[in-house]
Amino acid sequence: MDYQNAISALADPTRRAIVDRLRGGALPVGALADGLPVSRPAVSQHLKVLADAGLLTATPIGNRRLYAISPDAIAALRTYLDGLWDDALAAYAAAAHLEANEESP
Amino acid sequence: MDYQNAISALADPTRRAIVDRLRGGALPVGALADGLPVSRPAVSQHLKVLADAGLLTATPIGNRRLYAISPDAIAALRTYLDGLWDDALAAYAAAAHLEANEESP
DNA sequence: CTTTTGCGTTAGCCTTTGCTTACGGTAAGT
DNA sequence: ACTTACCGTAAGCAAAGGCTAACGCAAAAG
Repeated sequence: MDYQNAISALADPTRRAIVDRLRGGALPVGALADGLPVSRPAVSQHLKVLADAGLLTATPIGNRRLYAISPDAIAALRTYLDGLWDDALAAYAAAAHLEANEESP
Repeated sequence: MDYQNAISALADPTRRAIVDRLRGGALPVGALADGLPVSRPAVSQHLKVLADAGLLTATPIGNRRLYAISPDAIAALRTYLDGLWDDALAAYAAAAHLEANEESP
């Protein structure tokens, strides 16, 4: 589906660090900013990009907002990579087959 | 492994178009540049990025250079995404479990 | 009601990056 | 040997992207 935005979002190292921090479960913005080498507004901007890409979901809990990983976009990425993987292996096998035929005059 | 460079390389739309064109098999630079909306030197620069990321292999055949998809970097990307997928599902299940417990006073 | 906490948003700066133009270098064709 | 393909690289430029500082706003705390 929209794997293009997901892969662009995961290209930034800071955004990958944010996603890695959410692997254990949902976290508010302040807890995410602590430990990251950037300011809290920067984290907020990254969270917007990740949420727009479908990688994250935000649930307002009173004063704060809990961000969690959404499996949907990850599934789209895996589908794209699986197709790329299959085609790469097929092209690799075809090339090896051609090379083997060149040894027989 | 080196999945970080691979995901950064695939973030660019032109580079994804190049990889898609190589799904059927290896191609020289000129054939890749034809059909793409950028010039040949731009394609050459993208090929360098993709090759440095481990996504492509270059084999000189006489005057030209054949570029083909290398399955190795794709495997590293799939490993990363599989781990992310597992953690996302586990966190999702844990959150659902917590929510269910809040209905029992 | 006032203060504090927790976030999102904007403006502006600065670095990164993708593109083109121009050039150099090697292999094939004549 | 001379020309013609085919390709990589360097310089230079315009666009994109990430960061900080400053502001505004809603919910909790007092």
